[in-house]
Amino acid sequence: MALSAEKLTNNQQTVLDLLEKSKEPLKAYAILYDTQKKGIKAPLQVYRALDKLIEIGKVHKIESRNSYIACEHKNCNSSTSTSFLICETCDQVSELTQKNLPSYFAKQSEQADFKYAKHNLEIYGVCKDCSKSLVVGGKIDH
Amino acid sequence: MALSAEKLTNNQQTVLDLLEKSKEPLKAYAILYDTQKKGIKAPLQVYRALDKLIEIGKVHKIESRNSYIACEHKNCNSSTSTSFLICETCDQVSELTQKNLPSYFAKQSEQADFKYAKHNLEIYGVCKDCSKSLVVGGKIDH
DNA sequence: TAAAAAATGTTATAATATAACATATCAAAT
DNA sequence: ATTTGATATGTTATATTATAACATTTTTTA
Repeated sequence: MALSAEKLTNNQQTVLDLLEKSKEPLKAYAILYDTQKKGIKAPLQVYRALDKLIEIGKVHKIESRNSYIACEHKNCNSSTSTSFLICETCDQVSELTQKNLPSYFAKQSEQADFKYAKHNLEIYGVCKDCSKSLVVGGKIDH
Repeated sequence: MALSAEKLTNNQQTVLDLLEKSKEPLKAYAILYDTQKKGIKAPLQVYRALDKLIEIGKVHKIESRNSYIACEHKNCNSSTSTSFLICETCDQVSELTQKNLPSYFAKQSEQADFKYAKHNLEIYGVCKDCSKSLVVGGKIDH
């Protein structure tokens, strides 16, 4: 069965729904807390759902933040490489959808005699919205 | 005082020495264990030394592995951006020294109206040595 | 040498993640 | 429809990674 056609179980759907509604990445224990009413009671239930969702590409982990985000792409089945833009001001995260990154990295790796398989890229900076309010307001509002 | 001229304290030097001798990235509690004989007794002593070493660019954290590696570059004072090649076969890690990565990422980010500040890149694949032994031996020796 | 800044030592605890195992559910192929 | 094998669940316990809080000491700077 193709990954993209895979039917989710209750726990998996519960976790995915929450992540898709969220504006920001969520941490595992935040997910646990927010899904108690849906019957998820233990960390393992969250981690197992996350593992599966990551495997089928519906969710990505942001390693440097220990947090999880729903994939923005329809029918994404790339569980492998990820590229994020992380705003240091508001903590919002978006995916960098650059199709040529893998081949670029493959080329860079090759120069070090390294065979590229996949990557995780986390770019930190200031997002559009925060950049705007910074100019308008004159200072960052934390 | 310039960061590169900074003199290290005992704990900091102990942790750095260990990391520089190591062929692979080390985890914090592995560092703790290996430095007991040098007088480091508690996790906080390790984490505090690591924090400082990271701040002055002598050590980098590999986020997806929760492990730490000494910087390969002489007089590195870049505590900001990091780029690693991580071998999935032998777990060895080397730094990708590509001076134009930041400007490349800045350009990519700009297309998403995102102001690049720094990045963390973790490329997974197979290193030169493992690639070789794979061909010669016919299979991976774990 | 006094004041300020940074580092230390120590105990406790927070935050993140997995082990182990018994049970249940689902999908495919008889 | 029923066995079978794979996958998911529920649960308790525990491992792993990291920080809080606070008293003390050392180092740096003025």
